[in-house]
Amino acid sequence: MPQIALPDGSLRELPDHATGYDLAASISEGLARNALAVTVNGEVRDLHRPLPDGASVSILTWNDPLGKATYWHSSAHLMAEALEVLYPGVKLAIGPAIENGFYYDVDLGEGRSISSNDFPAIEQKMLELAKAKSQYIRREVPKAEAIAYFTDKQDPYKLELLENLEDGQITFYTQGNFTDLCRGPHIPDTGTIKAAKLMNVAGAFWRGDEKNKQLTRLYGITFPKAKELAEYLERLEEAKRRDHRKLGKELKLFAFSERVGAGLPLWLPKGTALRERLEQFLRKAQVKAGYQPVVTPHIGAKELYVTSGHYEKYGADSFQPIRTPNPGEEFFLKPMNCPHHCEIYKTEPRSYRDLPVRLAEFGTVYRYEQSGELHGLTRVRGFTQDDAHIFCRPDQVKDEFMKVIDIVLYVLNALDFKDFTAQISLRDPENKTKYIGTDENWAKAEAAIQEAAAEKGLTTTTEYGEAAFYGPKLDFMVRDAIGRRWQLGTVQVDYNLPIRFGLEYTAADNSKATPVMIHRAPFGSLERFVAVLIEHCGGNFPLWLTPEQFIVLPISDKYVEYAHEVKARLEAEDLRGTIDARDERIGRKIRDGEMAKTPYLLVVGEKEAQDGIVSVRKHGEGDLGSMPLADFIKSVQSQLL
RNA sequence: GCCGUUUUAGCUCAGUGGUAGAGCACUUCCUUGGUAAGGAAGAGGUCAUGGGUUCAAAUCCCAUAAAUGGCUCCA
Repeated sequence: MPQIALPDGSLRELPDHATGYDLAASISEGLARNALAVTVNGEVRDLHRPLPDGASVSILTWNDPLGKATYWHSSAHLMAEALEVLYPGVKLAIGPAIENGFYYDVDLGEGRSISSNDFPAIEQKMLELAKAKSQYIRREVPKAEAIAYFTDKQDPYKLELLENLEDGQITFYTQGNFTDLCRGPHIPDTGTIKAAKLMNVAGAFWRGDEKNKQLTRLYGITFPKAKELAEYLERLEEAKRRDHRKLGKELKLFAFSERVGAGLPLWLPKGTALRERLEQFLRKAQVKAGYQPVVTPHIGAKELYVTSGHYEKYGADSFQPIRTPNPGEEFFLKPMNCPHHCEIYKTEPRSYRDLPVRLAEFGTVYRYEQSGELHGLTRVRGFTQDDAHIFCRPDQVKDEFMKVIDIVLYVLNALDFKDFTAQISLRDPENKTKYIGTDENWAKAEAAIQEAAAEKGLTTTTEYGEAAFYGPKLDFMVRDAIGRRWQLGTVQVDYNLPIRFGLEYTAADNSKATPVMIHRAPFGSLERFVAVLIEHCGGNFPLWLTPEQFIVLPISDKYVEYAHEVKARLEAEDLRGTIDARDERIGRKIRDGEMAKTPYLLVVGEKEAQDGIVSVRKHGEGDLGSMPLADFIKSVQSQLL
């Protein structure tokens, strides 16, 4: 009689060989119906495998992230089955579940391709196959048999995957007429897959290596109910409406010009207003936190980057040097500000008493990103970092790190970013040659980050191999409207650059010591931050940040004069806005003002001019009625505090 | 950089191997109005760029550029 522990701590006795399904059925009929898989001691397993005695088990349904992942993984198999029917001879590579749905990488063979026009047929075939309620049957297979199977099927990708697997680890899953090499687990049967949609088709390299053959990657998503698919598609539509590229154009924030060059944004007046307000906001916080603003040029001599090591690492793949009439003289557009700041540090001898030195600069940098990588304002070739470098003693690293985390949290909080995660990026322990610096320094830096993050109570994930080549880092990731995760704020420890630049300070015992450098940028870059902010608030910026806080709308040209009076009064109170003096009816002016997402529309006509009042309309709330101008000012100012 | 898709008026987009279209925006005129589009007229286009096929190309083919969805990358 196996005894099973449930998540709530309770114990349950089940008959011998009882499965996850039996467990679910012993709890309730509904749970048995909805169960997709189980976790056994934390490991996801098929619902119909016997449970080991003493295991702690939780039952996964569609509402569990792991349940969804299992469901979508099984859906990938279903799509593969459909593809084998519709495209005989198709070769299958890998097909995992992803955050929203799943994909399968396939090799259709020479001369065949799939376009979105083909999706409906595939979706239909999937649903047709799903209706058969085929069970996903797990079978352990000896390696020799597995090799024979895929040799017979002429599937080179599966054979390659098999090379790394040993007897005892190889399992096949079969549903209907489809068998795949797969670790599993899977849902019980295809019957729960009621809605299927192929989302898009893209190229992907076999095993992610661009030297390998490019496969066709088909993205899809499935749901247990058609309604959920409809809701999902609606969410995607909403995301499109919030896309910063669309809103940036509509709200006249920024633009691109082919003539200027790909990935080089032009900030329009309104976008600039927004951006400068963000800069002021952070500048103020930084001065309070002991940062000293500095300014450095946009270019630097080649030698600067040879010293920093960036020339060797990125020189060939970036913007090429600027030459001068002087033979052999070369300058580079600066791809980062740190080397310049190192030189500022070196302008005077530093004592341990002077540290930390915190140099801050909104520094515009240029990086030649791959053309296929450019994306709106989130990935550009010229951008401004809210950069600062902290030079400190080794014993100050953790403390400084925590202070930086405070600033980042202050920024995210001020802009109402709640859904962020902190990612600690460490060195790939398997491949240390990618990085520069000693093992000892890496270990110290990695420990400092982890401790500081832990003491600040951050929820973190840790990624190995994601560190910068000179040091580990802590990145703050925020989701955009379409659910993509973007890195915004970043904090990076660097034990390397100070050595390369020969930075030093005089320690208490009069010896020379090397300072530690911390790179940090709470926004990351103004460009990316504004992009994510646009999507985050759907273009409805906080009042303190929005380019135009009000528009005064005179009912007719008779009241334009009063409109100017109102505007002057508001500007005297540091509020900003314009007058819509067009020869249009009030309904039209309101419509345009609302579409521009202006927070306050102030309608003024005969009544208002007579009594010195304004009729206030608030974006998203509608007409608030009229009030004395002084009251309006007070109410707005109370929101700005 | 690689694979797919796209590129027509300032914007959003129709369109066909045979002389270029709409709505909005813009200009002018009428209208002086009260909480999400008042009316009329006008102007505006190397159909991304360069080649090719064709009697004829914005349309078909090739190359390039940019945008876009992915992949790889991201100091």
